[in-house]
This record gives sequence, structure tokens and C-alpha cells, in this order.
Amino acid sequence: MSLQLPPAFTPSALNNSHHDRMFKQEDMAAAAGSMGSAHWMLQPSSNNVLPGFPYQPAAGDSSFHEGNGVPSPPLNMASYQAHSTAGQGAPQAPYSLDLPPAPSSHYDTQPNGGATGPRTSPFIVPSSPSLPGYNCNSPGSSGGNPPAPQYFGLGSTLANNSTGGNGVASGSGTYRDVKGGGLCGLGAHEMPLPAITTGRQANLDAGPSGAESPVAETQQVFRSQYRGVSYDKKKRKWRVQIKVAALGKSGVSVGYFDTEDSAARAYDRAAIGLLGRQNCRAILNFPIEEYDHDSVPELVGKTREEVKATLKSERAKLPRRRLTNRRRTSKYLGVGSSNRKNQWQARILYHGKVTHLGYYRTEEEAARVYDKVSISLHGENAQTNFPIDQYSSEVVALQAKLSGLTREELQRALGVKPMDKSSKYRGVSKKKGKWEAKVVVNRKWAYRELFDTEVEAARAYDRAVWRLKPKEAKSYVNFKDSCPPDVADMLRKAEKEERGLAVHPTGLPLTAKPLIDAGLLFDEEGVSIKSNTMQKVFSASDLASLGGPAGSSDLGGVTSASGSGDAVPSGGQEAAGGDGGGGMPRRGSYNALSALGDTAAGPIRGRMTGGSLHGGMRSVQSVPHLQSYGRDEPPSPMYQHAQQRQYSGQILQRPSSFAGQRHSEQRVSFDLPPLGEQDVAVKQEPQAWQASNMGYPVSTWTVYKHLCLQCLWCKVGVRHTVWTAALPCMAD
DNA sequence: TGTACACGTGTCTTCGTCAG
DNA sequence: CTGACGAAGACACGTGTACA
Repeated sequence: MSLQLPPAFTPSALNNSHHDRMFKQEDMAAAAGSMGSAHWMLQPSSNNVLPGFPYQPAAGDSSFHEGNGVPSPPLNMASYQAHSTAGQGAPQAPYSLDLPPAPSSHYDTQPNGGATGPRTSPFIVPSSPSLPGYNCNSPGSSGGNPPAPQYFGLGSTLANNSTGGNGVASGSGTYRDVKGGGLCGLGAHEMPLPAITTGRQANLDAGPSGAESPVAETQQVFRSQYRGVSYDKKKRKWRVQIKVAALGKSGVSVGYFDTEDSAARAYDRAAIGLLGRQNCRAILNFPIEEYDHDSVPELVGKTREEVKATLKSERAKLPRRRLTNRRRTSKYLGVGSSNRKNQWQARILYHGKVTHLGYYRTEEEAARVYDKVSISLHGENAQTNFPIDQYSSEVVALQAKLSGLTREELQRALGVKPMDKSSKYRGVSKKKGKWEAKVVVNRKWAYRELFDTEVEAARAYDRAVWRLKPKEAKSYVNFKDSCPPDVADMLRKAEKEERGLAVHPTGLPLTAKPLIDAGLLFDEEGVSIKSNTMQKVFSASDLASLGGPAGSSDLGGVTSASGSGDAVPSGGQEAAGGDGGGGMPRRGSYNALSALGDTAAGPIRGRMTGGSLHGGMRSVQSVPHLQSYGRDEPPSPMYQHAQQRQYSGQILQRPSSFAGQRHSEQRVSFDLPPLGEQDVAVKQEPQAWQASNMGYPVSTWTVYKHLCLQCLWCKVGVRHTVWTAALPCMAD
């Protein structure tokens, strides 16, 4: 089974810093739609295993990725792209995603000639050449590569591991961060290094013994074995440039390619075109016979400009592969689609600013407007969509009419109404003699209010932004000092918490292994934790014996306690994955915490078993992202996410709201899956509600489970599953 | 020959205005 | 009051070119 990622998880989207931490409803819908059959959603558990943890891969267990009910990552970029586009229900881009069989695409083709083999790219790196069945040094082979085992985020670390002929040190496709910081070594925007994909490279890179140091790996990974090919780190593509005497010092750009191999072949074809089949053998990357049936551009004897033009037109013929969710594009310069209506937008860079030139019914109309403005700016040197001869009679008139105009004047001359700002403040505009402050959230006006003065409105706008978009507000607000104290306090706490969680700035949690190795994670008896389980706290029978309703939840150890609070937002979780509502206690029906915690003389001492972590301790699971949810705020994307993911019986709690309140959380007990190498356990400050309600001192551990799938929460190459376990104090 | 940077274009998102 | 529409901003990406 292959997992098709929703469009939101295209490499482009992943690399879009603007959306790094945002989770959109559309993403959810897309994810649900495209992943519905992929069995990757968290499933209710039936044996005291917390829902969401049907997978308990042992550290280093590569089979986890494909064989344990965990779907494989997308293996074929082409199908992935096609699926992504189709899955949105958006109009199809005019590009054909059916790549031509011949490896001649500017946007990457199947270099291996395999119809079924996945394309390698900087996003999806192939597994180690040492992996069974992986045959990466046969450019002309028809079989293609076996499925690359990983999606890019983790694949990057694999890429680091996989150079040379010595295989992967971890041996079985397990990801290991050569930088020593686990995944934290990969910046959120730092894309993986290109994998060395060929045996040739392996031979070149490896020393006489075939071994090489990690340093050498990282140094060499950007270099291509092929002539004319280099890797562009920023674009994460293989770039091809060809330089021959006839082209002058600079040579010409042939294009960008996803795979090193296809780039090398593009170079070869350009060389054949430039030098002829008889004279180019010496500089080709592959035997010329491999191109016997290829059509190559005829470039012999052409000037540099002609060569550039020919290569450009060759590129234009090829299907373009877009990484973003683009609906359609224009073949004309300066013309783009208007997504919200069936019109074409013309724009031009006018005095250094992109300037809107209006909407037009046809591409051609828009293209001609662009041409005219371009001519007015640059005269006969203008870059135009149609032959400039067609405008020869207008050049002088256009220049006379349009040149020298300001941006706004140009727009008015074209019948476009420039945007006039009525206020100098952001988010403020004049309306019916008053000043309106507006804030948009999720494309809707989340806040709108009228004020008598402009400044009042600007201040109100700031306040609203701080409330509605606290994390982004800083870059929006009109006044520096406008952050309300409580919001500032919340942000400080969040920042502190983030630091305390030892989460790398990229958003990726640190791996647990160093913590475990460093002896920082103990069980109650001071035994270092390697493999542990947390036993359930109170079962249905426990509850029954205490006088509460015997929870008949399918979740087994899941119990709930509820009181006056409302930890679960309206419409929220109530044993979503449980028994459909019958088994979970309703609000006020039972207060397990009260029964167990307040009335018990002390902690519920658990049934300690060898190697187990704190048997009998109460434990809760929480999703930190949800904790900031407030009644007067819209459900956070994370909350919606959680709903969709069916975090059965989990606690949606707001710790801050627990202080001084009665207990209102659902309590969940569960078995902790064994910690894997990529898991992390981080000690937390005891939370107020725990300290006050547990009846004994607690320390809190949050365990991040690393599942090697695309993360919906943070859009990085892992999925975080967060456990917070409230435990009796240990070492401290 | 390889690498890095600058710049222009295409697309998506946000913001301001206006009309129902 | 609300949503639609248009303009501008933001960002990703492709290309040209300078330079080591």
C-alpha cells in the first residue's frame, strides 16, 4: 500500500515557511480524503493500548515502515503529484503528468527507463544502495528502483547515511542522524541533501577501501559525478549547464532536474546537439549509443542566443511538474490565472513593484496589455509575448502615453483602480464616516468593529490580532506596545515551554536515545528505562468497585472524570473512538479523580513489574497544541485535527484552567509502548492541576513518539504523538 | 566546471473596498 | 452585517550570470 499525501504536504508546502506551523482545515479534508484508505489514522485500541498506538516499532525496526500496517510513504512522485492535484478537486493543471518514456524531460523523467520505478529526487531519496534489491547504478535498466522506503524528512538522514558503497550503518533502513542530534539536525526549511544514487558515485567517493568518513559524505554529496551537473541546494534540484567554446565563457543553462541521472542525460543531449554525434563522445556522461533513438536539439553552428532559445523552446515542450497547487498557468509572460474567477490577470514589474494591470477574459488580451506596458517601459528592447513588429505602429504612441507615469497613474490609464488606502494603519479603513478595524482569520472576517477615530480603530485592530493570531501578531500590529499583558504572558509561557520541551527550533523533537543513553530517563526504582509499559490505572472494574459506572469503553483502561469544568470544547472529544457514546461517563457522572485521588491516602501504587515504568500511576495524554483552546476562541486547527484523528478518550485539557477548579478532565490510562530510538521523553515542570489534584508530588514526562510518517501537525517528516505522563516524583 | 547570488515571474494569501 | 471582488504582498521557483 502506498500512502498518498494530501496536497498540503507537497515538498513545496513543506518548505513554505509561512505555513510551517499552521494547520488548515483544507489540509485536514484533503488528508482525510486522500488517506482514508491508508489506515494511517489513529485507530481506537481495544487492549489498553492508547488509541493511536497500534504501532509499536522496536527501535531500528525498518519493517515498521512498510510491514506493520503503517502505510508506505509515497514512492512515486509522479503519481503522488497527480494524486495531489486530483485530490483537491481543483481544475487540473494543463501539464500532463504522464511523463514521456524517453528521459528527456526538463522536469525530470524516468532516467532508468523503468515504467514502474520511482523517480528519485531530493525529496524522496532512495534507500541505501546496500538495501536488498536496490539497484541504482543502471541508468538504462528497465526495472527501476524498488520503492524508496522513506519520505523525505527522514530520508534526508538516510541520505546522509547512504553514500558510498558501504551501506547504511544502522543496517536496516533505520534513520540515524549523523549530526548526532537526531532529526533536529534537519532544519524545517532545510531540505535533505541529495542522495548519491549511483554506483559510479559510490566508486568515486569511496576511498580505496570503499569506506569513507561521515565528513567526506557530507562534503561530497553535493557534487555530481557527471559532467555539467551540479546540485542546487536552494532549489533542491540538479542543475545542468553546458559550456563549450561556441557558447562563450558563461555557457548556457540546460535546465533543472530532480535526479542526477536525468540531469546528466540532458547534458548529453545538449552536447550532442552542440557538437554533433561524431564529436561529442569524449564529453558525454553515457555512451552515445544510448541516445541512438533520442531526438536531440539541432544546435550545431548556432549562436549562443540561438542555442539558448532552442533549449528554452525544448524545455517549453516538456510537461512541467509543479510542486504547488497551481490550477492553471499561462503561456504568456506577465499573465497568470485568477483563481477565483475564470479570468486572466496581467501584471508587470513596474518601477520595482509588481503592478496589477487588470483582469481579462482571455490570455491573449492580458498578454497584449503586458506587452504594451512592457514596450512603454523598455521601448524596442521590451520583452513581449507577441512579435514586437505587431506593435511597431504603437511603440511611439505607447511610450508617449504610458512612460513616465507613476504606478497608480499607469493603472488608471489601463482602467484599473489602484488600491487607495484610507488609513495609514494596518487593518483600518474608513467606512461611512467612521473607522473600521477588521481582522481576517481563515479567509473570514473574524473581527470587525467601528470606531470614531483612526487611532482607536488601529489599537482595536492590534488587540484583536493579538487575540486571534497571537503568534503572528508581532508582524502585523500597528503599535509595538499593543500586546495585552495576558497574551504576552501566554506567549512567554509558550516559548518557555517550547524550550523546556527540548524541541529543536525546527519543530522536530529531539530523539530519546541520547536521553536514555545519558541516563536521564528512569523508572521509579531508578532503573534506566529501555523498554517499559505503563500499566493502566483503573479499569472498569476498579471504577465499579469504587462506586462509579463501570466503564464499558472499548478503550479498556480509559476512564473519564468530569466535573464542573469543560475541558473538552464544545463539539469536542467525548470518547470519540470509544463506544460511540455509551460507555464513557458523561459530564458529572463520575469523578474518578476525586474518587481515586482525593479520597485515596496516597498515590495509587501500581503493580510494579520488572522493567515497567511506574505501574499503577495515573497517566494522561494531552496534546499541547490543544491546550490553548479557549471558549472565546475558534477551535484550533489542532483541535479539529484531533477530532479527525480520533484521539479516543484523550484528555483535551487546559492546565491553566485547572488550577482551583474541580476536576474536569478525562483520564486515560494506557500502556506506554516501548521507547524507540527516535522517541523522546522530556521531563516537564509539574503542572498546577497535577500538583493540586494528584495528592502527591508529581513529575511529568512527555514522551514524543516518532512515527515515520508525514506529520499533520507540524508538516515535517515525522508524526508526533505526545504523551504526558504524570508520575510520582522520582529522582527529584 | 561548479557554485552562489540576483532578479523576474507565477501562484497563493492577505488586505481593503464595496455592494447586497 | 456579511461576503465578494480586486489589488498588493509574500513566497517559491526558474534562469542568467559572476566568480572561484
